[in-house]
Amino acid sequence: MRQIRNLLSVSEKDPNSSPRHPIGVVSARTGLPQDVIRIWERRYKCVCPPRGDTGRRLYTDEDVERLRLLKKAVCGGRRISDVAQLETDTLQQLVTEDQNHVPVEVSAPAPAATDVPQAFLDQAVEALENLDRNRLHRVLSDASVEMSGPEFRTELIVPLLATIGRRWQEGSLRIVHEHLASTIVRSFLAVPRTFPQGVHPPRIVVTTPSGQYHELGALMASAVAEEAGWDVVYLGASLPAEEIAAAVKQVGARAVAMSLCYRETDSHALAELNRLRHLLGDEIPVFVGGNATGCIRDRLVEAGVEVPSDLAEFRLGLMAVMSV
Amino acid sequence: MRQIRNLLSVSEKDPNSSPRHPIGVVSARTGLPQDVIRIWERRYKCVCPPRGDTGRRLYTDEDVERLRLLKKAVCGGRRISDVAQLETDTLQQLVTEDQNHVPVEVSAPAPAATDVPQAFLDQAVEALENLDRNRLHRVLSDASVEMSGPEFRTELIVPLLATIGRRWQEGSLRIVHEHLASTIVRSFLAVPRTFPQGVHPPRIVVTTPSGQYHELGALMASAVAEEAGWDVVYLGASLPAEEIAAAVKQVGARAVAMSLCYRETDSHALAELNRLRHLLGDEIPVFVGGNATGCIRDRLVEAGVEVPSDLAEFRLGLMAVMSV
DNA sequence: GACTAACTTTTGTCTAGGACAATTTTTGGG
DNA sequence: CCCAAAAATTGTCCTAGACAAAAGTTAGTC
Repeated sequence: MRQIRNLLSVSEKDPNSSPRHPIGVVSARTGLPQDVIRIWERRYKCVCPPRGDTGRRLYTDEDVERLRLLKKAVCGGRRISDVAQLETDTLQQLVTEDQNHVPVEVSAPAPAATDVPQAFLDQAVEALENLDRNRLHRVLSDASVEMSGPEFRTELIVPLLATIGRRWQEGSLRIVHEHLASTIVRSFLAVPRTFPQGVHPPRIVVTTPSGQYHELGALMASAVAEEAGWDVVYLGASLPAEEIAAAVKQVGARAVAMSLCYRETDSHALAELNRLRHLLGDEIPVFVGGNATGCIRDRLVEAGVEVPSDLAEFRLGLMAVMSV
Repeated sequence: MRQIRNLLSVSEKDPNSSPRHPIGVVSARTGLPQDVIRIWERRYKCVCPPRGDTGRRLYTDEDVERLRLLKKAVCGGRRISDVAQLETDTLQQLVTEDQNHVPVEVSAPAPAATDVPQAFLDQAVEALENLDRNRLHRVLSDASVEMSGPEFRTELIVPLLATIGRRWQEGSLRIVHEHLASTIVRSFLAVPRTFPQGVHPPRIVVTTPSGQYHELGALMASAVAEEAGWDVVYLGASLPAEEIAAAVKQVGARAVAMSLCYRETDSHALAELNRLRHLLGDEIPVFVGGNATGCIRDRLVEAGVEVPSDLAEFRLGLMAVMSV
């Protein structure tokens, strides 16, 4: 109760001054460890929040925003010492620019292709922008009827997810959009396909490592794997290595696919992948894709996982495994 | 690269001794802040890991497990000072016992009801235990045909989710099971229902607060809300207050439902709910349910959200809002 | 006896600055 | 030009103490 009163007090009592947050909240909101926030202040003076009565740092929303930008800049490959002192505006520009130069993973949608998928894509994006769940579902549903299965997956679902990912990074779509899209797209991929009697396609487990909460990449991998004729077991996001290994064993999967988003948790994700590699033995290939892989490609390869550079390569990798 | 070698070194070089982890890894695996791990050691000596050459703590897997148990005990309402010194075995017993005494939120499945739902339920649980995605999907699909809509949701989906939740807490189901079930159940709830022309049922946004990753409760809420005639916009887990508020505004929702699992992040979740309350204005009721609500009921109420004590009460609350 | 206010204990968060591990970049030699 | 050693950069971990927040207790009042 005291806590609540306290948390609200600033904005209630003094709506003019921006609310001030302790370092714990800032850490939670930015995803930066508290230590890092302090050391950045000590070394680079990138944000110097005023202190409360007892010497505690009190951050404004602007500080939080600035730290978010700094984090993005660092994730984008900049050095903290280079960007720490920049004006927030400059920083914003820099980050936006960096993100627009990230190579998009998807095989670029053929420029002058048939317009049918594009039309559905546009409609789907528009429905998503309006958070119109029913319309989005209807568009996808119509498309899945009108288009062939492979076309539906590679020409609509994959580009749709890629678009969402790009626009989310740009900031022109919010997290809700991503969540809603994940939910709906999931439901289209979750329907098990019926295989002709006697045919037992190889199974693949698709998920993301513990700590990685974004599903877009994993959903794309699912679509591609289905497309390549695999029986996909999609397990959602953020699973510890042990869980993945247990699932692989239990369902008799012949491969694993995972997606890494951002470099945020490089070392954690790497450690998880190493553990997974260890737990699985040498039989089961692990495919890793996503935004984050570029910068740590070498280390991933060294860890013994496959790192296809785009979805087409992923598809080839799958087919190679399948034919063994 | 050095990092990788280092991370693997122990288990590679010396497979006999259990691998030893730095405090960061332990924090990530247990979800306890580093500060808390250290202060528990300093004050209560609950785990006293040996130190490396440079004085750094190195934890074994057993230490991690013990800390997990301690955390569970504390979440269950025990005081750390009371349990810190217990033997690990005793601790395990205590935790299991505590969890079995948690009031199950669901209106207990009528003991001697018709056996049809029970049969489906058993089949579904069995399919889930085997991680047999296709069979689980088939069972639910069959059930949705054979049973009426309301029956399907309240007699099968809700008890199924409740069972999974209970067994997950007990430890007899793993996280993968929970993930797989969420994925599949989601796909059944995601299909938008068609309403008779001219009828515009009120919308409700269902999700969990940022930091709360378990979907089971939110899925149950979805089922109940659909059942009560609402148009459900399900947004998955872990959304910040701002996102939820934006979604509510954009889709014109008349209510919000969220689920809290565990007390892990009490204060964070509370703060989020307060922010949400603030952002939404006074028009939109917010329903909060789940395991975690018991202990902080008063503070939740004070924060201005509705806290139905079970799903039946939630249903009543929805109907009250609807008829306004 | 019930209710509230004030005090006490328990628990977790935050601070400081220094040590050092992990990673990247620079420098120098073959 | 390439490889290895050295240097710079960056993040993690350490101690110990102060104090904020929450839970529990006691005392005082109606």
